[in-house]
Amino acid sequence: MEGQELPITPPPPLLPTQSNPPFFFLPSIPSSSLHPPPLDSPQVLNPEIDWVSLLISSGQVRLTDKKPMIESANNSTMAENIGSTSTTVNEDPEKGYYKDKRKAGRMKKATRPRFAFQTRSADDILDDGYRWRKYGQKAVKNSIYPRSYYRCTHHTCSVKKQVQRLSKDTSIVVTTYEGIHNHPCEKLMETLTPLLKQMHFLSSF
DNA sequence: CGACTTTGACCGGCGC
DNA sequence: GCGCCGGTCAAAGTCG
Repeated sequence: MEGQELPITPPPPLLPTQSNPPFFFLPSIPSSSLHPPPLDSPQVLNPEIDWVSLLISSGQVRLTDKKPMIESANNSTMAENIGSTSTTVNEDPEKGYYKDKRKAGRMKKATRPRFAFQTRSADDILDDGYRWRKYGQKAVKNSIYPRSYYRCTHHTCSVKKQVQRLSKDTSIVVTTYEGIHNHPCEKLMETLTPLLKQMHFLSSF
């Protein structure tokens, strides 16, 4: 884990815009909660908002192999849990995966866009509109809850996410995304498709 | 029967 | 070099 800090690519905007397809649109998130709390008080969570803090975004908190910045922000449990996740990428330079799957994920580290956030929820899995397949679960040191590993089920997409509940505050789930979806959000498309068809139909007059 | 989850084994990186 | 730990694989099991 020693080494230079990984350059963290800032995550895309959470709300879809014309220039940014809705890959990262998180449904049911009030716009008032789209900004993470100040770094010096990450433990102060607005109880009225489910989706509370986008901590590791916009460079405020960086996911690195070193001690994460958030630890200095008086929230060591989350810092440990997030910071201990190493970025291992099983990418073939051309295809995105190593052919030897056995070695996948254990090869040279590479930089990928990663970001994490907390949700206050009874469910570990938040419905972000994408379909995920669980491929592993591990007990994590200093945490009574295991960490679950998910991969996007889209055949061309290699986005992963890790989900873990905080042991200090069991109502908080930390979700870490790694990579960028290269396809639209399925649920969003499901919702939008009939609308778009109707618009297309109406515009033909 | 396909999609998905569970779970033990395996492997690489890192600290000591 | 060794042991610990995190991340992934893949066979077996489960579900709809």
